Amino acid sequence: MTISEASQRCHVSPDTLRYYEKAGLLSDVNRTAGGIRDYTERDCAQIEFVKCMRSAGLSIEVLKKYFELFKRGKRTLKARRDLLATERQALQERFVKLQDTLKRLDYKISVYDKALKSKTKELKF
Amino acid sequence: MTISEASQRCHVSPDTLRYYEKAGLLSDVNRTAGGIRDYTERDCAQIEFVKCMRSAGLSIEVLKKYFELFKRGKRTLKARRDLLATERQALQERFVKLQDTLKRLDYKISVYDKALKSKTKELKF
DNA sequence: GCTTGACTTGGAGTTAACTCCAACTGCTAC
DNA sequence: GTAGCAGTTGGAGTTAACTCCAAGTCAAGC
Repeated sequence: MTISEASQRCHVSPDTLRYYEKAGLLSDVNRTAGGIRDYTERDCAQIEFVKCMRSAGLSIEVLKKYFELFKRGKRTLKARRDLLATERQALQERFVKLQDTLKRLDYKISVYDKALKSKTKELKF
Repeated sequence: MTISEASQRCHVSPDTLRYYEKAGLLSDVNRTAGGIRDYTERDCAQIEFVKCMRSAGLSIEVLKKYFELFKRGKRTLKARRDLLATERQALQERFVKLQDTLKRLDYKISVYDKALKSKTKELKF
């Protein structure tokens, strides 16, 4: 699979795929004889994983570290597990915070709806 | 309240407070005769609001727009409500996505825990 | 009246994560 | 064999959101 095919399939731009590879987030992408990248299904799965983690807020730096550990083989299983657990914890906190903010927004919107009905009040901000 | 007091109280750096003000996120902060900012309780509440929305991912741009509308008075109530509703919707989507990612991480960590117990397998990534 | 320390400003610098570009290479079709 | 297109590289440019800095001001204490 060429870079543009992988790009379309995973909804990640070719530039970003090359960027991720250089950053160490895509281990050892195959090349054709002519030097052109040839993505496998496994590469796509890894891209999906990276995309998912990135969208949740994990940094390039952390993912790079994860794949560095991965390359060092089975003896880094524990370290990788712990890295993921740490990130999971951080995510959990952001999740709870997001929930609070959603509630706050809901409340604020309800206040606006009341103000719009009564056509009288202005709010603090 | 001086800028450093407000800074400590709200856990936002003085530089960021000045930056927010310049960006239009803090409407009309009072000044002393000597030109020094004098924050009120209301300012602090607004800073808290901005902080909360920022941490949830609302952009400076969107908040700036919100406060611009606010300055234009009661006739923008509906527009402000709709702006908040739009942002709420986006947040909701990110929230659901985050939930999925958390589940995915939980699963991956459980796979690691199994691999660590059996001391045999390596994972795909 | 002078030092000190917190404040002011405009503007430059930083960081993360892309995104774009120019110059080059190498198949494929004609 | 050459036009055209998709791919390659290193490196420059962009964007958002701060963060830092230098040069200046002001009020308070000695």
